[in-house]
Amino acid sequence: MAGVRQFDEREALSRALDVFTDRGFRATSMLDLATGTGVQRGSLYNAYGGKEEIFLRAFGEYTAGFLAGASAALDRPTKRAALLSFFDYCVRTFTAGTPAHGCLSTRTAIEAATESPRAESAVRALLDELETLVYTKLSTLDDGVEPPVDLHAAARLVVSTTRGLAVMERVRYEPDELREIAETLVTSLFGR
Amino acid sequence: MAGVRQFDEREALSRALDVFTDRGFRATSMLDLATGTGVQRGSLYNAYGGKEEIFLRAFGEYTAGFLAGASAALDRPTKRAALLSFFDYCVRTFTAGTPAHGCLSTRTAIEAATESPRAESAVRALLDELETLVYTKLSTLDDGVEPPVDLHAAARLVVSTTRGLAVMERVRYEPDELREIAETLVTSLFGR
DNA sequence: GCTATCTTTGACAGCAATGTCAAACATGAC
DNA sequence: GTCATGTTTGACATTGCTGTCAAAGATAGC
Repeated sequence: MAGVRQFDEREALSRALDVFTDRGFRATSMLDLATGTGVQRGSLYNAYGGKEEIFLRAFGEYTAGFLAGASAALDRPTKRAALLSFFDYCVRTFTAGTPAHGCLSTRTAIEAATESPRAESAVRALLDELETLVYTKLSTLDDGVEPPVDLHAAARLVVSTTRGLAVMERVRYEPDELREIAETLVTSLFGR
Repeated sequence: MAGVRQFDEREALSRALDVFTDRGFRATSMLDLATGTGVQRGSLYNAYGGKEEIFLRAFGEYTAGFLAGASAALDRPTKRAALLSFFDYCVRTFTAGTPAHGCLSTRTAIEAATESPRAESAVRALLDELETLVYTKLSTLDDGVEPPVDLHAAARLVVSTTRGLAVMERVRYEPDELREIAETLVTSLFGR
């Protein structure tokens, strides 16, 4: 097999993810990706076809990392503690960077959904997996605290709330305010 | 005063709002606005300066309309009924159109926040007013049902949840699913 | 009617991005 | 070392949009 790729794909996709995280799907151009990865535009076209494909690959890594982090955060002895830790993880994730870069999946849901069905599906898949993850963790924790609603519904509401927080963050709600909103939800679901 | 504007400003801004609602802030070009309003690009530049200014004016009308609708929807005899009606109004609002156009303020928060501080402030102002509206209505309703959290916090969580629903809608959650998420929240806050 | 004033119109130059391609290049297989 | 194969590179044509402007047009006040 001669004629071999000259750049490190893992490295390049990781850098590409940084660019997308920073600028969002729509605002990043192939030139941005070329600059960010150190790979020429033509090479990127040759290797991946275009922006959407690069995004989907980079987003795959994002998904894996986010779910792993969320899972770790949920590892707490009570439902309340697990959810507070989970929300704290979310808030820290999307207020990282200066200026804060926001939540990539939420930005993608809004920006890319209409113009890229594949990106839409990728985000939807992430949310579905996240809901399953939250539900599984909650149903595992037997701390005697029962919510006033079905646990599946509670998990979905939790996921939905992460999206709400991501939007609020974009209009200058502070991290502490976001955590407070989350705590309000957790208290409503599982008490104090 | 000679040299007078040839087009109906109210009509034009209303049409412009339709365009923004349909395509979102970022994706609408001045040409889109010219086509949508029937006013030439040059005239729009002359009258308003550019896209941001047109958006802000159109968004003002959106804000007024949305708050009026929300207020009407909240006019129910119990907290639970008021909130369910409110969320139903939200869901109907942003699943309108074919294909559904989503929630303009949420799309703007994500799309425009970084590139237009004024748009960001406009969205933030809308959310603040909405929170006040919800809080006021809830605190007025004396149906004997008390939430397990502070009412101000509850109102903010409600507003945040509308944002969450708006994001979920973008990745193909159906109207009924969105209403179900909302109901889960309402039940958590005020019981069945 | 005339005029001053503002608006409308179509055209223009500029910019940023896209997607493609031929030529130059690197490398594994033999 | 040669070759076949896929990659890299810089250039190119194209597109869509922006912002501006001079000339033409409309209208209120006189």
